[in-house]
Amino acid sequence: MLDIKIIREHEEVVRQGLAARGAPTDFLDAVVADDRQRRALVTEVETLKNQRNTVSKQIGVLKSKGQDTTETQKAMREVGDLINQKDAEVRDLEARLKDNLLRIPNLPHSSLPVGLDASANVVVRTFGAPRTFAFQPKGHVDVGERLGIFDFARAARMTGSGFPLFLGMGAKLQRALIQFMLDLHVSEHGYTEMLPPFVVNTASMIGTGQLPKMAEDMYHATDDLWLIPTAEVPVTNYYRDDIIDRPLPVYMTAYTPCFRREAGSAGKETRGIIRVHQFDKVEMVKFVEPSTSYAELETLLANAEDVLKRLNLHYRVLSLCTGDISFAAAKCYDIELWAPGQNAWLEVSSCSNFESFQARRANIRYRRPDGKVDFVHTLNGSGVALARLVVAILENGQEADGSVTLPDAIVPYMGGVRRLEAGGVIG
RNA sequence: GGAGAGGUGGCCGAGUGGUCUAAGGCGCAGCACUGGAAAUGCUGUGUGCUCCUAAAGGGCACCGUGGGUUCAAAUCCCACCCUCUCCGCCA
Repeated sequence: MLDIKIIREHEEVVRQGLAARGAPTDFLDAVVADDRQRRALVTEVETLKNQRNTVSKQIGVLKSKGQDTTETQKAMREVGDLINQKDAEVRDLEARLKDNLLRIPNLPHSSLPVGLDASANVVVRTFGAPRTFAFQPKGHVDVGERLGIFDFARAARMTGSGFPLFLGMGAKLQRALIQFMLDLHVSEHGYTEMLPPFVVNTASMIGTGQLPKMAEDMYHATDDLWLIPTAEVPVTNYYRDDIIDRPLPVYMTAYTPCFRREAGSAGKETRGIIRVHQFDKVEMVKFVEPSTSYAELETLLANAEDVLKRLNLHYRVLSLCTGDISFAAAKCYDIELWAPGQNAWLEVSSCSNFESFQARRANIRYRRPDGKVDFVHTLNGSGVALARLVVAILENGQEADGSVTLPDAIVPYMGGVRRLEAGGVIG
């Protein structure tokens, strides 16, 4: 959520930011008009309340002296009716104002490449090189099916398409990767591990920016609970409506499954586990002092990259352009893994600085050295998303005989297993 | 799921319709005292909105949340949420 004061005082800057994103300005137009009207109305109703408060006190004093106050009370009843009427108007206006404000995206940071779609994204750096194959590399579905580590058909029967099921060494690989990533972030990158609820309430979904705009992409359960699309939601909302009682920065990491309806992307990448309704992810979240958030974004990105470096996977880092960053982000880097079987780059991490956008929505504050409270800056990054990481491991590690050689870093977490083979393993 | 108790400022805690402008304590900050400290004393100490060119200063709202009654609500009424205790069910 943008600061209404910024909108009021620097409307042109806000308009330029939205234009750079290619975002519509109708919500902004409505907010500007409603804000002006609201302030006029508030002034009016507060004058009336002041009058009522003053006179009510006088009535109390007069009554204690035994005087009759019938006439005054009658007059105040009329003032009260007027107040109720105007208060209702203010409430309606504020509800509409808030709803529109919640639909305005964050403003892009000045360092972003300018452009309206992914073609304007800039490659910041590349790690490693694509492996050369002496044979035609297969896609992860073929590799995995031969190894017997997936069973998508039965998963579709029990649930529906897009819900992956891992079996045997496939399940173990998922578990090993989760453990490997959590250990790395906790032991070497200074994060505190959290295991949060996997469903959250509506207020939390508004806090991180999924609602109200992206309701269609979310799974909505009974009791008005939502399945989380990312651990970002519960972890960031850990401090919703709080003044953080620990010294900043605060680093948190969490493994959770993630649930996404992927509404509107039917037909895209339906085969395998590249685009699914449920996947596992280790997420990193930071709560930081505003002046440090861009430096913190760089280290957050480095923490995510470290996962891939240790797995010795070929990847590249993109700085997303003004038109391609997500709703709540001011700046965002994507990390993409090379998948030879797809002959394509796969996004496995998105590292974003939200500045005070989420903190303002979720009311997350800290105490400054001067004693004043202020909104923190929040950041998060995938560290990293699992289904696609598995795709890259399978496709990059595949051998001509159909077996898959695992990255060295994961071997201890696999109980010493170095290679996945159909019908067995080689230690 | 059932019964009961409770939710008040950074924290503890008083307050059952009218100077509540929320007592008192703790904590915190400043000052005084001191060679320095402790102890003690004094003073101050919330958030949001709004008016004002700004500052200074006014005003409004906030006692779990949302409604209602009343000239007037922390206080009365209704609904909901959460916490605790006991019972039931349960991995």
